[in-house]
Amino acid sequence: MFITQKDNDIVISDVTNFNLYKTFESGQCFRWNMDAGGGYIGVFRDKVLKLYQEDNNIILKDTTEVEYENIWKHYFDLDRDYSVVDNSLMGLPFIGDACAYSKGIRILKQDPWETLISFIISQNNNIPRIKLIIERLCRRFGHKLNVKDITDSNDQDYYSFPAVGDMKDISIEDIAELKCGFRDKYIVDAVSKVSSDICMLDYIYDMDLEEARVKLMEIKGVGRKVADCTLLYGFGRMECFPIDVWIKRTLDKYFLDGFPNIRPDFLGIVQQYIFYYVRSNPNVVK
DNA sequence: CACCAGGCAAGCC
DNA sequence: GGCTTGCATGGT
Repeated sequence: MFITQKDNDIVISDVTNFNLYKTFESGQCFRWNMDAGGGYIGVFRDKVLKLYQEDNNIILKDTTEVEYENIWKHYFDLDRDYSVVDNSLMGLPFIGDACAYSKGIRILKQDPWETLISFIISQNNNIPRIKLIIERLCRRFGHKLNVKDITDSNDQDYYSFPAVGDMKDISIEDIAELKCGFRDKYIVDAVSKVSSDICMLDYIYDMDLEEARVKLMEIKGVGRKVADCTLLYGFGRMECFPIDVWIKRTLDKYFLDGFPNIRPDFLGIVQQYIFYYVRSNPNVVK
């Protein structure tokens, strides 16, 4: 893998284990959308990025090498060698199949606050509506972002995910406008708890896993599953293995005699491989 | 084909 | 058991 600047773009060449489609459609993120050309446009912090893939090359439009080094390399987890993970999984019953199918997914290093709110919204919900609610949240409470010359999206506005401070004065009525249903009070509680202790999320980095879970689960609407998703996708805690209905069906059908011993820091990736595999092939767990 | 009705969805309280 | 909303499904 090597990086070059070509005109205004950054090209990641000969990258292995990186499939844009699988990464963005594996259910870990909600703010990346495919454009007409098969590329993706999305927002991370205050950056709007358009990128696309040609075989083993990923092209990041209108990006500098400094931005790549400071932001995107980390966001796409490009310092990790996923082939080491894959090699350790191939040959395992079921997990090997999931790995072969899902190979190319990378765990995104997302913003902790955005991840927390997003997965509160995700509970008992479906992906198109989750994305809709988050988009409304960003348009209502985020701020409009500068977009430099993103082709065929000139009439489209992009908004940041609102920071805690952007939401600190919201009422339940404000959130109800997002039409997120019974989850409105959960969002209000998350804003209340995090804004009253603005370092709350920072402390979590230094906690052991169970302590971090308990801390997040103090927030209404955050149970074990939402906490684990927040820790995995938002805090990079790769040892988390969120168990949703799909993973549970898999465990109940294929792992009644127990789950194999897997390196703890590979568990988050294994979960993502299995999730994408069974969501894409529901018959496997029926 | 529309269109409609009722089921159901990345959990949690 | 109940919860908001709207997608996806299957029936007409």
